[in-house]
Amino acid sequence: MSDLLAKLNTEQLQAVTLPPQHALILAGAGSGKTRVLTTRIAWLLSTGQCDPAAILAVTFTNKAAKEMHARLGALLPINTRGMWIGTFHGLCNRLLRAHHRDAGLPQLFQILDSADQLAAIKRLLKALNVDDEKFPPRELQHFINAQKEAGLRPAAVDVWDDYSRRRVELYQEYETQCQRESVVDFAELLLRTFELLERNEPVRRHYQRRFRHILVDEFQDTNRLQYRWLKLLAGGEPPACLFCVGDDDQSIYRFRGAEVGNMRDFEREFQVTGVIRLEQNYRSHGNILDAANAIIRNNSARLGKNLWTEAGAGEPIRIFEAFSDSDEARWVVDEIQQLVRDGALRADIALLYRSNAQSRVLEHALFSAGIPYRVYGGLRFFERQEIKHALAYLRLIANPDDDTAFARVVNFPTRGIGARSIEALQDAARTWSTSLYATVPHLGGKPGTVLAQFVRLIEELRRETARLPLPELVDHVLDRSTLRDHYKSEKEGRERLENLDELIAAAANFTAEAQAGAEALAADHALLADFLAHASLEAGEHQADQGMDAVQLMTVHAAKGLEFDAVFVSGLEEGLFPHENSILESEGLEEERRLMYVAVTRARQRLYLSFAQSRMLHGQTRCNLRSRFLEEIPAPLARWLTPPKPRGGPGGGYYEPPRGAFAPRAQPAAAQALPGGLRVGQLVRHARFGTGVIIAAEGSGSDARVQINFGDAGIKWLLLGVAKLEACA
DNA sequence: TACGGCATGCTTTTT
DNA sequence: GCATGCCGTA
Repeated sequence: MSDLLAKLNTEQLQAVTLPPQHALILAGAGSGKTRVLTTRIAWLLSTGQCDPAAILAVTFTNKAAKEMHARLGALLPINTRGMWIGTFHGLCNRLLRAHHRDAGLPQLFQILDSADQLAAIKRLLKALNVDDEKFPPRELQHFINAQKEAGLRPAAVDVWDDYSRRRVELYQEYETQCQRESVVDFAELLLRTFELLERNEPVRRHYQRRFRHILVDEFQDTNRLQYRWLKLLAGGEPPACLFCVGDDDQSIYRFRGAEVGNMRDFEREFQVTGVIRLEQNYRSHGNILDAANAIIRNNSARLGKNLWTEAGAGEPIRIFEAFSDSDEARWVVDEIQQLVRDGALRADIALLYRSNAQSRVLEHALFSAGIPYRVYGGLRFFERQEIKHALAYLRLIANPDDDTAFARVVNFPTRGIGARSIEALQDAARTWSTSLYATVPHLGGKPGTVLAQFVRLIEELRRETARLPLPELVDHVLDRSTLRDHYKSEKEGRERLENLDELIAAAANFTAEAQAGAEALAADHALLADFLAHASLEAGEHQADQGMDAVQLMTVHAAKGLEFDAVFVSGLEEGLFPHENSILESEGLEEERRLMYVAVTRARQRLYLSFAQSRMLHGQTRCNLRSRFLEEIPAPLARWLTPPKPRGGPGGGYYEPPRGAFAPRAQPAAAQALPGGLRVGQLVRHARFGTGVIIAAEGSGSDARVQINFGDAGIKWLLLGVAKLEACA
């Protein structure tokens, strides 16, 4: 035990050994947050203050949950069974399965991931003949999820006009559809569990009594409902101790409903007195931390924190100005080659960007130079088309009322069931109020129809697989559904076939782990239902060749929680980073700044920041001002690899490229001065549209046009000869 | 029913 | 620039 505590600094020690009380730990980037959480649990257990079963640890990602498990396993000799460690959604799933009756759900309910949910909404709109121009499915999805996160069922949502009334009706219809199909979306997992705990006193009491210590990771990312969920669970008599760890400066998921305000509310509502700040950073050199501190200081409404390190100042931050996005990419490649020549591991180098679209140019340059790289993000295993199709068959076996799954594979591989027949089926299903699957027998009653054959196929599958072990079950379904044959005959099907085999392997893996957990298999296909839940809740690792020494490419969001020896942050331009959609409101801008803070604090030793004068974006060349975040870095911390010029100065002229390699092929159009003394990046006023920023220019003479972002009034192309533009200071 | 051609429209995305 | 989505034709 004393070894355990010996490695901690004063604040960490203080946090780990806090007496049973509510606690808020402000854990800066690289300050040993995970260590504090796991050591806290280990300390509680090894000092006999509580039993493993009294511990509930909540994380946001499966990865974090797994890591916590692994670290605890290493820390503690005793087994950690009985402890509940998982994601909010995973824990809710567990609770709802255990109390499905009380929650009003069948035991084998299915979980919809975001894509499934969207598909279900589209299907609903079609069935109800709703104009999807008026109610775009994505917006409706967002609306529904926002209501659920606010804890509001349709009856509780305010309406004020026809539109809002109709929207709530659709929310209600969606709910009805989900209930009929026995499916539950991500937000529903949380809300349903919340309501279960709130309304069912015995169940609530049981868990309130059981969980004495609730520990929350990444608390700044909790949404409103998750906060209330925690509050409810911890609110027993006597209350449980809530130990929340987070960093308000790293809250970058506001757009998804995360509420940094939860930290303040927690402090107030739970009367947390001694907030503990972990400010000593074990990751980065001083210059990097000083830059991060300087940047984040520009945000208001912070809980306040300043990172420091015992490591030296280290190297200056390197800043590079490129002519274009491709020049920037070539420079990055050049620097990477230099780093590798100097002995760096490619896997310790990260290339970060604000949005995924930026990866293409970088990938191209890396590929041309023959540098191995790995892109994070994109499709994950369980999100692949072929896997989704296979899962849909499996879902129909477990739950024939799952209309999303039905619609997905009823004609895949094609068996001559067209849109017509599906529409007729959907209409019939509506009148009968039954699932698509259950409607088929009602339809005309001809057993020979292709639809009836499809239903028979599923039924046979269910019978044939009832006693099969999960991997064989999957294998069998792949054959009988002819999915495998389909991809065998497809030109590009090789990889898909491999993925289908991988699905069998995943099933085998899952079975092995479930058996190790010795979970009783009550019903036929119970393990299948668990496997399907697992597939929805954990989309699988991002595609990546493990173990290869490759440069890591990812968005800044994806980089949160990771660290690298050398980090490149590219595209530091106004409109890109900070993103133009966030620039106009201060809340948005502050989130962008936190994103920048996250990006900077990923670096251990070396940080490169770059921007380009011109960049291809949305199919057109744009010229952006360099990011304001660069200006927020104190000059002594940085070394410009290109001569710094006044920001947004009048072109400034070109300088000689340092190594001759980056000579611009063509002058970026908008670097030239425009008629009337205007330039790209300049703030202008227009009589009708108000104030805007010039973001691009093209043409000359009487054809000269400029593109202006007027914020609320949108982005417009205006002819300089026609539009009256007034330059603002 | 299936595929090809054109128009459209774009952040970030733990679950 | 690219991917998605809708519509028209074989």
